Amino acid sequence: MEISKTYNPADTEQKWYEYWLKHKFFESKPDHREPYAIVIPPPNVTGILHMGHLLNNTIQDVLIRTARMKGKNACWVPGTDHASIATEAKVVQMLKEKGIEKKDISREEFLKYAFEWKDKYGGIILHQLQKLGASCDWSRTRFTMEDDLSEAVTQSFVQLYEKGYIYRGIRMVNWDPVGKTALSDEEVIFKENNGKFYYLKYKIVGTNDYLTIATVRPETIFGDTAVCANPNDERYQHLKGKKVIVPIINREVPIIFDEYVEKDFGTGILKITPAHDINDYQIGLKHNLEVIDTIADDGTLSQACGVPKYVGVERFIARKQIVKELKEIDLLEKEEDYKNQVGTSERTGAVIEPKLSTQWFMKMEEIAKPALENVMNDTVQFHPAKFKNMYRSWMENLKDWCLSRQLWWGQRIPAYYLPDGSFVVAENIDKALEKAQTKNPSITQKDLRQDEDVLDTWASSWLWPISVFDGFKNTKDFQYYYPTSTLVTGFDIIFFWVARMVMAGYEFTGKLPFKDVYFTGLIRDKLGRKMSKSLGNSPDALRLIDIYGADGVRFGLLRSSAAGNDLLFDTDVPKSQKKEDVEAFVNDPNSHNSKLCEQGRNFNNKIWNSFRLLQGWEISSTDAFKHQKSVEFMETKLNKLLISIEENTSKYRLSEALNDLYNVFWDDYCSWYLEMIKPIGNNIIDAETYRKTLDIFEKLLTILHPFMPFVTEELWQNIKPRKEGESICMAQYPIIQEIENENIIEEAQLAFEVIINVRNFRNKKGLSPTRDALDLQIKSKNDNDFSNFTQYILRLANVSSIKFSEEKPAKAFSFVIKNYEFFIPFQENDNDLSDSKTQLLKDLEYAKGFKESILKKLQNEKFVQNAKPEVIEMERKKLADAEAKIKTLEESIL
RNA sequence: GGAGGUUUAGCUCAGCUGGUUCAGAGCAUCUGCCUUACAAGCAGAGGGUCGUAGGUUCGAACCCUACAAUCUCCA
Repeated sequence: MEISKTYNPADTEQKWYEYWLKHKFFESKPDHREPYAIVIPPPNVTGILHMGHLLNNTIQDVLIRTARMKGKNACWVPGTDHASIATEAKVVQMLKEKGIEKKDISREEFLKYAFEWKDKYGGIILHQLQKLGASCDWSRTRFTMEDDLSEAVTQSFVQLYEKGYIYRGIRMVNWDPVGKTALSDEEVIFKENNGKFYYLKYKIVGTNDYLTIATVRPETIFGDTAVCANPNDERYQHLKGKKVIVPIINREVPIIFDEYVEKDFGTGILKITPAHDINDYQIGLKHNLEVIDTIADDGTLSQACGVPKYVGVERFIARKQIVKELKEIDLLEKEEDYKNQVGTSERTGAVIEPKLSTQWFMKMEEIAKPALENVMNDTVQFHPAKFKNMYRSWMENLKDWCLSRQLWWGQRIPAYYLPDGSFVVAENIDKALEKAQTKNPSITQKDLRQDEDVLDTWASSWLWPISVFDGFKNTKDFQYYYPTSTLVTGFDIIFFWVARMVMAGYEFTGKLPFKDVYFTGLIRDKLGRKMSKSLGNSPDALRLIDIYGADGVRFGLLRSSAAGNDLLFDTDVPKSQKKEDVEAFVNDPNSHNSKLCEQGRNFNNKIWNSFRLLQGWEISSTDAFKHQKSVEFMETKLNKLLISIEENTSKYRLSEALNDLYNVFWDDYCSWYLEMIKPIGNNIIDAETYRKTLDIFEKLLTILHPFMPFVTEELWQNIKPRKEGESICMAQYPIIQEIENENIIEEAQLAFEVIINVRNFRNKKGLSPTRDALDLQIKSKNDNDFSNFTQYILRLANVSSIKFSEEKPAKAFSFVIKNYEFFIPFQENDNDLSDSKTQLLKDLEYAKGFKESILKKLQNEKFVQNAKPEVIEMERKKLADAEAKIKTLEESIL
């Protein structure tokens, strides 16, 4: 095979992905093997691949590929989430561009458009995952809105309703006036806002005095039904039983007293608007106040506000107008700048309007119990465990979950209303009719009207680990794959999703949904900011793959991301958020330079070239096995690598595992091992060394494969003839062998240190590494300690001879390793001599200090009494080594 | 206001059960090399009072307390 000097990912990635698909390597069916299942965190159908997906799915791919190669029945289920509000917004927008208004079409027509939209765009992100090399079982791709999954949602709703966990009620909810729907608490993002405190004057009835009340929301005054002071506030005692007049509408409202009001906050008097503030609502309930809802669904002031000129005016515009009017009629005392937290919709960004409305809720208390318990006792294990704290604090303070959304894109709530206004909850209209007829036998299907609202998207994704296997029908798949093995997700959706899946798991199956949860951190830009659309600071994931190859990007992300820790990605960022800067950034060819990914690409190239080296060799039919010791060294290293990878991956320390792999491959295998066995002068190598080297290389490729699937497949296919249908994907993962001779590593290490010292000397003296061969003398009684590696010292240090002698040459550079003294005879001048001596003296000083510290320990009775025997033994050995080294150093300096 | 995380080399971060596998890696920097796989490379080097102050311990980057800086979540 003719191969290029550099590895070109574009040539291989497409080819092998198609090959993998063609041979259905990623498809899984239940069988006798142990299952290993992962369900993908379903990306939104509206989404495109971003950096977070890249990291998250790379990790899943590493886990699933490793499991597959270890002989488990690996099943990675992909799919997408219908993202109710985000998708509905997109579809509404699309219709608008076509000149269609949502309100002009029926629900059925709208859904038809929505499904069309989903079919067209919803698969993009999954396709992009293929570019990354994701080994999902694509034949199992699911979608939260497809029939089976929707049935599961309906069924779970009915079940929980019958259990008394779901109820319908009037509550203060987070209203999104742009999406025109209620949101759950988790969908509200609080943002700091530079607002104003307005001091309004309310006239006290029957006097000419005014009460000054501070508010940030003067547009809600029309909904005021009381003003309130703290009962202990002396300033306002005289107002008990009095009333005040709400400005503009001149409504009389009572002055009430409640502990809730903080005396020191504002003027100590609060206006109470039960319809538009959650706390006011609570006070309203307590004091039996009237509720006047003055803001309409779209965020404009409603008829109920009672002032015709403001009806239909958007709330923030109304605020300005009202302030202006209050100024004119002299009821505005002053304004102050004020910073407060304002809730905004996660999906539309609109400022949330607390609004009283009838919604469906889920009681969380009972359902949360096993979910909390089983995470705290590690039945479901979090990695890293620090997220257990966060999880607990949330689970112990749960509020009821607002389930209903005033949208069309989603599972419609399976509640059916009878003409008398009562309702029944059932899986479908037929069952609903049966239930309705028990209430009133004369009811027909036509009399039933289904609830207009749909369910929160999370009410379908919380079933995901169950529903992708059609668990509600208790299928074979479900019995086999469930509970799944590992969930990999960002910690930012620990409440939205992870917690709820655990609840659903215990509620509907009595079992945990997954055994391990691996939380990834967030990917931030180099300035530490979250990557976001609005900042334009996220690199284009596909462009990164184009530049560095999927393997390179995978490496770059994985190498630097310990579980749960944020990752500062190193690509450039736009100068500002201004449109022109973002555009300039996108068009800059250097905007996607990443040292992280570059390292990955370089590693690919290193692997590639190490193969080119092997490939250029010719096998000798006559030569004996020349490099037994090098091979033994490398095989032992490889074995130790397997042990450390096993240890690290079992604890989900993937970046550590990859780091070890990188070091062993690059340093031990390429820099030492291959250099040792590399033929000189010709390209001829003995058959046994070659065979063993190929074997080592193949094992290294196999271990690397889960991390970097493409380059490893390409090379694996080329190191030996392979049959059609064979693949490294299905290769057996190397098994840990018993280590026979651990000493070989120490022996090699000693030789390497000698080589490094000689090279260092040469470097200092400005001698050529290739031309100026040196002599080396080792002060030692025998050459046993070096015999296995002398040939390599000669080669790699470019030494022409090694002499063992008790003698010490007259003029020589010397260095000490352990208790061996080494000399490089050399015509030194005084400077060189003192350099060499200075170093030795430094070493001596260090060794003496080291010895002292050990002596101190060993002379300390408490240490000898308390420390573990093996620790003491180790200290004794260290002492002996140090003493030997000191002796050698002293002799050397003399 | 409540909870939690983080602080180790110029930068980004590892450091797991307290002990020499303990002060590490990569990047960046410096020196020397176009050496027959690789300049996307090779051979070397320098660089840290482990945020501060106490404490526990025979022994602390690691455990405890306080403080500082910083980030996140919740209200």
